[in-house]
Amino acid sequence: MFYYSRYPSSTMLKIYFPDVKFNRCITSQLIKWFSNFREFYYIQMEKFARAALADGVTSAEELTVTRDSELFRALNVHYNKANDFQVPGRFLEVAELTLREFFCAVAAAKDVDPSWKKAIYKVICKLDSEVPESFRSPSCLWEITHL
DNA sequence: CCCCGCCCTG
DNA sequence: CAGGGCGGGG
Repeated sequence: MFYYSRYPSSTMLKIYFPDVKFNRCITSQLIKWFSNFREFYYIQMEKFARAALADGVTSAEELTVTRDSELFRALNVHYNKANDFQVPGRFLEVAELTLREFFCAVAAAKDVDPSWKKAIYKVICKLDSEVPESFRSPSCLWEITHL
């Protein structure tokens, strides 16, 4: 689901996990999961952006994210270990955009500001896509794929 | 107050 | 990932 939405609202989460009886703890736990997902995501982005800069890349346009990219593999082993489903192309676009945002920010030395990532977060949070209907209820999806 | 996102830590 | 703390927003 993270491949579609990096910032799902609590109501979204409840919609896509109908087989879960939510309470304060369960809800905040799921919220926490996505927060952790985002942290890993952004950390990878910053790491690869700085690496590109160190490697002499001068333009953000030189940076791309494909299914063959090291960055993509790093993310995929983290979110999609079993590699059991096709990552949407839109995610690659968002990832590439994020990578370039970090690259430009670091290249412009904006990272001197302690809160320089805030501006990037504000951009990325607007790039969420709609989650496919088939993602509702993991248990049902499991039945479909295993029967 | 509660909810939510981020930071930091383990 | 989970916990705890912090800050912003409703």
